[in-house]
Amino acid sequence: MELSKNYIPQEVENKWNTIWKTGDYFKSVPDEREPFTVVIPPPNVTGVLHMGHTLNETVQDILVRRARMKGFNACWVPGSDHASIATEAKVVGMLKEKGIDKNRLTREEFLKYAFEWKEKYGGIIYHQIEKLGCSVDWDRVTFTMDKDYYGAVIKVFADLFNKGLIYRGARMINWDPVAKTALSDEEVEYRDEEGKLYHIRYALADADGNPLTTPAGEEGIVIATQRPETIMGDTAICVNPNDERYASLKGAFAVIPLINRRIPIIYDDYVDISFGTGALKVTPAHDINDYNLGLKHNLEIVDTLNEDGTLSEAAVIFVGDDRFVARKKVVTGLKEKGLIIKEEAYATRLGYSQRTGAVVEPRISTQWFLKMKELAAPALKAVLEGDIKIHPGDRFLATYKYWLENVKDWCISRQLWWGQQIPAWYDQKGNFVVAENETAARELYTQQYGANEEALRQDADVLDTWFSSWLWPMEVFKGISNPGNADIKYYYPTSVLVTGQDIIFFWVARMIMAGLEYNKEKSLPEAVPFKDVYFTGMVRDKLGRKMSKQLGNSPDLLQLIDEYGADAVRFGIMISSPAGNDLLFDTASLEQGKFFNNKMWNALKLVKMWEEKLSVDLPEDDVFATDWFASRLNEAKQHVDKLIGEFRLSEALKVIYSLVWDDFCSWYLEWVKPEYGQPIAAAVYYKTTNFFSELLQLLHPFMPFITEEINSVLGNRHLLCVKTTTVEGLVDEIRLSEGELLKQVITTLRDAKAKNQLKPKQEIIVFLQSADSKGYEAIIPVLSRQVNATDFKVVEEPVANCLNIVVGKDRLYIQAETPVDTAVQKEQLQKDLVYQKGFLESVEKKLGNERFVQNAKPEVVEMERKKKADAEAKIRAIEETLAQL
RNA sequence: GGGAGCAUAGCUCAGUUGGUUCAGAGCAUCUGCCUUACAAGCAGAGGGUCCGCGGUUCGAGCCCGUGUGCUCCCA
Repeated sequence: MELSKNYIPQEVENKWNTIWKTGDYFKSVPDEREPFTVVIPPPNVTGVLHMGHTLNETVQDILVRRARMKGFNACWVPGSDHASIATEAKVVGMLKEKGIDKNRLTREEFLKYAFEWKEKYGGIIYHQIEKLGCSVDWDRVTFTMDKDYYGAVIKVFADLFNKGLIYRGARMINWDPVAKTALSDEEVEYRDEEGKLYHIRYALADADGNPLTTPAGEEGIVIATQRPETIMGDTAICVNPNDERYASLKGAFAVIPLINRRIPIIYDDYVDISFGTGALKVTPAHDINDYNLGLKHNLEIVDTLNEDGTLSEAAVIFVGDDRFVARKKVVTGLKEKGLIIKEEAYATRLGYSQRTGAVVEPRISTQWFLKMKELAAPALKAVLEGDIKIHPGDRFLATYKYWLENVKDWCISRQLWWGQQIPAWYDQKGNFVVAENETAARELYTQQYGANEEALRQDADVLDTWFSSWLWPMEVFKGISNPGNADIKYYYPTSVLVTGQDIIFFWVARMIMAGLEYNKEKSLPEAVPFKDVYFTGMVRDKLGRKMSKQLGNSPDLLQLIDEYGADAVRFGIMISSPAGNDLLFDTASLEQGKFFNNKMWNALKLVKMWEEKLSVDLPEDDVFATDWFASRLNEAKQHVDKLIGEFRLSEALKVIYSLVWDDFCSWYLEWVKPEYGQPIAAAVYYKTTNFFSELLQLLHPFMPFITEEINSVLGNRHLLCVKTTTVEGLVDEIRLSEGELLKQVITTLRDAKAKNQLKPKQEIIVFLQSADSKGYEAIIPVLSRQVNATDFKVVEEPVANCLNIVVGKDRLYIQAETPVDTAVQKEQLQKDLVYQKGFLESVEKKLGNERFVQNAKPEVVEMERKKKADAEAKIRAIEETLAQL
């Protein structure tokens, strides 16, 4: 077969994707093997994979492929979630472009459009997952709006309601005026902003409406606010009872400017005397603290906002204006009347909707809530007691703990259509029942209210998307909709969850709650949804900025795969991704991956060339190289196994990279490479292809395509993706240290040649003067070839007219035809000498310290003694050589 | 305001029980090579008060305290 000059990933990757898929290699069904289960953190169905996903999916694939190769029944479930707010916004936008107004559609019509949209764009992420090489079980694709899944969410809602954990009530919630829905606390992102604090004067009046002045003789009372447009919603002015400035205003009233509505002055030590003017306007409908104050003092609630963020009739003025427009108009109006006393810059924090980017408004609203306290306690316990282990380390433990200990009730209803419709049915009086379906609801209603149920209508709202995805590890195996089935029994608990640290509350904590709530009959280790959680860092651009659509700094995954190949993308993102740390994404690392591909491809070409000139008769007369590499390989395999077990994937990849490039390609292949045109001993050849195959097995989880391809070209019948491997193997320490010595001597001799203007190919004779020349015996044949030595002799005395070199304690003499330049050698040797003497000094100082000799472990002291002896020997060798020059 | 993390070569980062000179890798830089596996390469080289200060210890890049500078999470 003719192999291309360089590796071309595109067709290779497509080929293997097809083979893997048609061969059903990643399909998993329960059997007698131990399972290794991973559920994908479901990306948004209409989104695309960004670099954060790419990192996540790559990590998961590495773990899954590795487990599969270790003999586990590996099952990786793919899927996506319906992302209610984001998707609904997109669908509404799409309809708008077509000239269709959502409000004129029925719910059913809208959902039809939404499902069409999902069908059209939902495939993109699956295509990307496949292109990336993810070994998922495509028969298990799950979507959070699938029929069974939908039913499971409804079932859980009804169940939690019946358990008294879900309730309905009017509360201050976060309102997204663009999506026109409530949000949970977690869906609001706060940003520091430069705001303005307006000092506004309200007139004062007594109970009869007569004007009043403050004790200081001022007309009216001055409050400070950042949101002048909310004054129309004020229902009180609150001052601190200990504030002497306002002590005489008991029973008095303030008059809201512009609309002239009278509101009471109330007293509460909640108000900070030193802040602003010490007088606080109270707007219970639009501020959480004011709301609580309002509850305490029985204040009226005046809601001046419509659901789209415009002012409502209750505001009296500027009705229909957006709140930010109204703010300007209110300020202008107040200025005209001279009621703005002061404007000052003020640093504040504004909440934004995570999904639409709109400024979130605090608003009183009737919503559904899930009580969190009871669910949080076991979820905390599971992590604290180690039934779920968080990686890396316990870095996120404190965060997790804090959230669970301070968790507030979860607002789970959303004023949207795209999602699971809340299974509550109301009569005209507002009585309601919760049941899994309408029929059951009607029965229940009759039972409870004994009345006719014809006028029941279902709650129009849907549930938060996270209220569906928190069931993910169970319901992908139908654990809720069909409890106790064979799959859930076999695959649950899942093995490891890989996800970004940014959704620790949204998702991870809640999945743990759900898992524990619905596996109560099991012991804790069997009830948890996963045994390990691996948090990846955030992917940033090379300037350290978070990747975002706004900045446009997130590269297109398919384009990257096109340019570099999926293996190179996987390599690039993994090599720069230490566990849990953020990583700066730079295509330079993808390039490194591409070069790595090419390196292996060329090694393959070399080995295939040898195959054409095999000599069965030729004995393997020098077993050093093959023995050494066998040990080196086994050593690395064990190292990699340990690292992956500790989730240190980046380090594991580095070990493999260096093993392949340096040890295998740069050293081993050169050591066994026959002279140009000469045949290779068959024994060496087969050992080499075996080594190569084992390297590919080791690397396969990280770079599945090229390894599969090379494995196949090497003539292996088995597919790597389902090849089972072990890490057992002999590690011969002596061979390993001989190998290190060999590398060191080769490098030193090459360097000496280069520094002395000897061409690398120039033939030389090498003499060795060493106290331990036996240590060289095994490596002499390889060494001689690598430095082009026609002869290698052991001597007892210095040899004249040679290049003089010191390697460790040993002296080497190079005899060549070119005259020697002693100055160069002297310079090098002097440098070494200074270094060695400095070293010796530090060792001697240590050994001269009595407390060191007394306190340090004996083996450490022994080591220092050896270092001293070594250094002395080295210095002696250098000095003798210098003396001779 | 509360909490967490980071600071090591020009850049991005490794460095897990404190003990070989431990100061490393990749990229970048410099030198020499188009040597039939690979110029997407080969052979070499240079480069660092391990953020400042203090402490523990015979011994600190590593442990403790503190200061500074970044990043993130929560109020």
